[in-house]
Amino acid sequence: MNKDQIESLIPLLKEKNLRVTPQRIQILTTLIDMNGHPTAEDIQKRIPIISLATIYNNLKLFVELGIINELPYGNGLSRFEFSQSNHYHVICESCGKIADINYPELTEIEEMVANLTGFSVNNHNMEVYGKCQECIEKG
Amino acid sequence: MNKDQIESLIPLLKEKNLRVTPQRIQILTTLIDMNGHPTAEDIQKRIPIISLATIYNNLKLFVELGIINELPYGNGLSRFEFSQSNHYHVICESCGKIADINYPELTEIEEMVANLTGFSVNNHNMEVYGKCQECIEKG
DNA sequence: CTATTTGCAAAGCATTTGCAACAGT
DNA sequence: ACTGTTGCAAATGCTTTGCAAATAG
Repeated sequence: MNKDQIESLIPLLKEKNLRVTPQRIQILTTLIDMNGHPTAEDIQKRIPIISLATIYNNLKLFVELGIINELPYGNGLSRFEFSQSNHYHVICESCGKIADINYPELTEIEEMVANLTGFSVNNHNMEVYGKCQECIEKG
Repeated sequence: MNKDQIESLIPLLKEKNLRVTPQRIQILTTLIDMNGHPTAEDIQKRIPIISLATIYNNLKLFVELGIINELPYGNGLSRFEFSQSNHYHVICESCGKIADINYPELTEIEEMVANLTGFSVNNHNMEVYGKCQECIEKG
């Protein structure tokens, strides 16, 4: 995801009678600039002009629109990333940082689970837990 | 995990100067009786004599002792289960219910991720998302 | 007898909401 | 103009904590 691609999201907003406000553009741009998995607070530190309520409300909106994903793992703070398929996450148990893993998707498990449990299956996630290099160095 | 096995946990408590109170026994027994993945509130509905604070405090304690696991997925409510390895979860996106999946553990991914990311890896989880039979029937 | 535990009420923290002022389109 | 959006302050909902009274060992 890069800055030009934000423009491709504008029609999506207009289609639903949602407005293209400077706050929305800044939140998406900041998400790109931080190119990781920031919390709502992380984003607000970068753009303190925008109220936390607006950041939360818009993150929630973007999740509903499918533009971004919410990652509720860890210590009660959600983290956000642009939607993309085919990747899993490693989570640092010390600092909560999340990194992407490129690993071939385990597609076969979904059908397996549907047969085994009677659930209708939509998707799946995997998270690997450990300690990031920074936290290892800090002890 | 069955009721007799609760007794095997008692020495673990005594070892750490923790007391075997009726509340602790009842919370563990209730977790067994519900044999699923209840929330703190679910447990309290079954044993309303015990205060929610005590339930939360003891669940937290049991997690620290490694007796149970906390499953923080979904909408801000944690669910709890007895510790056991080699299983993943299916989660109903409508009602939040969690069920176990028996699926061979994907051990190889942990080493892969350690090499790929520089994290020291401790463990991993997988959750499959969908709709449970009950919720499918309800529409 | 002594240190731990209970349970109430209050605090904490991330997130959401009500509402009046504001701003896209 | 019309309707969606912002942002403050207050509310919410889950979880934790302070502290006095109760209790396990």
